[in-house]
Amino acid sequence: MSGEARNLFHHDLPFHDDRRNVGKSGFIPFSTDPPSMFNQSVHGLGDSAARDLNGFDPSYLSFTDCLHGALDYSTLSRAFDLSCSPPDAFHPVDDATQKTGGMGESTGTTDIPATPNSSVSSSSTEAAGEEDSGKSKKDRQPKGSEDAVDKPNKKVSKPKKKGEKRQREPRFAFMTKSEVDHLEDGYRWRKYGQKAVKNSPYPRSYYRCTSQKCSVKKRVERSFQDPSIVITTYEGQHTHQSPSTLRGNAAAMMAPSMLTPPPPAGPIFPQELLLQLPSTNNQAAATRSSLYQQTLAQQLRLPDYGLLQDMVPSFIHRQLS
DNA sequence: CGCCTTTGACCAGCGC
DNA sequence: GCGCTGGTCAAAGGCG
Repeated sequence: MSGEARNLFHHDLPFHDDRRNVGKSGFIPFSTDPPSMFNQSVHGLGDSAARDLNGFDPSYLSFTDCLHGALDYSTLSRAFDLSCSPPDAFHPVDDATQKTGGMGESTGTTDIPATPNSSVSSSSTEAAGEEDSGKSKKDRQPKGSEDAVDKPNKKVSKPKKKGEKRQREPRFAFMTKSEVDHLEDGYRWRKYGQKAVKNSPYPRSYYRCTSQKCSVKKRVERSFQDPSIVITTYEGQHTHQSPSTLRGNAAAMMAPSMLTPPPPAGPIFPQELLLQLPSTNNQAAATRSSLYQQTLAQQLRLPDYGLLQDMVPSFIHRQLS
């Protein structure tokens, strides 16, 4: 996979400039293969840039794909029907594209290409058909039961049917400027693994939502390009409410900013994550939120927040209620 | 005592 | 077919 040109939802790392304003947490949502609508308005991250993200697997869900996953297609389609038809905006990626492989190859480029690679990319959603590709792990079943039986060693080697790869949940990744690796997002996570990342001095941590029926996972790693940046990848959608969140509270925190649209429903959405960041005071949170949205709007070249708001309100409100 | 982190090992997919 | 790498498991230990 290395070579294919992939485009990340590149935002020119706005936090560099806004750092002092944003504080320690600036969110830079990105993902690969944004829908066509975004391809046209957002800087694409070149292949090398993609690799710069620690070889971060680019085959993630795009911003909108994420939404797609969390909400119903029709709603989103409508929401994004600004310049393209839904079908264009949301298309699954084929397996080949997904393979992420590029992970590791970091090549040398260390600078984020200033050249916006606007080449577009196909939208990728691992969810869709993918499967995993990259590595679809085996479909391990709940261990313990039968597995233990003949398993010499711990691992369960479950003969999984061939051809039947396990389906991967949609993934959504974004970068955060933070001093801490594991950002508080309102959900409880259990770390289940950590691996060294090739070509990066920083390890990647694997977390799983502690809620029983929730299979959401997330990977957290630090960019070796800029250690202050934490790359977080969410996989799947929470099937429950955030234990600590209270949308109401979150909304209240945003009060200071009239321009700020209400947070989307899941913590998967960076906007909400931002809202849920631990903060010393609500004002700060509100400020960061506002800044983030502003940045987002700018990145998307949206006319104004109003548009952004128009794009998300229907489902946001629905979830809030 | 329960939950979480750490960590070494295992497994599967992919490239060569 | 082999080796590499990402992802996951699960035992052991730590902490509140």
